[in-house]
Amino acid sequence: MDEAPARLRGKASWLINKTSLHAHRLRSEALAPVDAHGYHFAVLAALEEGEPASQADLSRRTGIDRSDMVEMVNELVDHGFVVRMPDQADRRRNVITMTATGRRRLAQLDDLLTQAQGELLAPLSAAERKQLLALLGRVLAYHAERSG
Amino acid sequence: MDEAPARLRGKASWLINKTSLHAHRLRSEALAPVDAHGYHFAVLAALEEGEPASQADLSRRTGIDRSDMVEMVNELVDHGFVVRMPDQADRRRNVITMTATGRRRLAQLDDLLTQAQGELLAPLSAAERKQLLALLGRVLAYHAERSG
DNA sequence: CTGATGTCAGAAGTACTGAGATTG
DNA sequence: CCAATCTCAGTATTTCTGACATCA
Repeated sequence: MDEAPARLRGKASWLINKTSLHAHRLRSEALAPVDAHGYHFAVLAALEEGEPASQADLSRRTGIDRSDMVEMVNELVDHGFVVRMPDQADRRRNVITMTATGRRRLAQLDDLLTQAQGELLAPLSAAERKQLLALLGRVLAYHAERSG
Repeated sequence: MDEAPARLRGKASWLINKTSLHAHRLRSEALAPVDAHGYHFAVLAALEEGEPASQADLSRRTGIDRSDMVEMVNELVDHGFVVRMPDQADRRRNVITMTATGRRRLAQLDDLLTQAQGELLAPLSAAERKQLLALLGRVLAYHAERSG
């Protein structure tokens, strides 16, 4: 790509979108060798912090739509990373629990994603990386409060 | 959305993706009332910095695929913002030129996007916004060099 | 011959919408 | 009756791939 126009380079919306595309490409390349997807990591990470969880719980924590969560849990079940069982106390719900294999998978994916992150943020110093993550985190927290 | 898991909150890939979604939503809402799209702004901004341009030129400057550029130029032509003419010197190319209406449109979209950016980065101070844009710009410039 | 360009058709991944059935 | 959950089907959007004809 040639040098982008100045007007574009000053627009957060454009910068973030393009960066997101690079991040997505690096993430996909990092996870493809182990046949994983980014949302697998998201769901496993959410499970790690609160188990057991219903699919709706996982949706709220990850920001992934409820209707998409069905298939993601299907995939994780197929790979043996989680177990899906009906909730006896509230029979609308499924209880999702991580397996030992799932915990190892989470650690593996975390390693791979950390490595991909290193490539994405390669031009930044350690302090700058922290800064970037903190700024994005604050933007995200702000908007999470006022929308769901 | 509930509080996201710590593992996710520390992953640049996830932070950037989520932020990109918020940015996309705000951008769409800002541009919908005037029946515009983000890529309209990108193409007009690229034209502003180097006119006349071929469609392939615009693709390289904006990072938009040249197969998608066809329809975007169609839309801009339909609205009277640009003119498409065959290049007499190199008859493979189209020469794309902005109209006076197109220049006004560019200014209008810039205003709307600047406003949307204000909402997106609302929780950040002016200095922090600058910092964020600068960091993203550096990441982007780094990866632009090594891929196209 | 090669390489660039414009165009089109279609795939792939992601996010969303709307509905229905079940249960609280 | 109302609300939450799980599920499915289908839509919308964006990005990318592959192909083809044209021309330098």
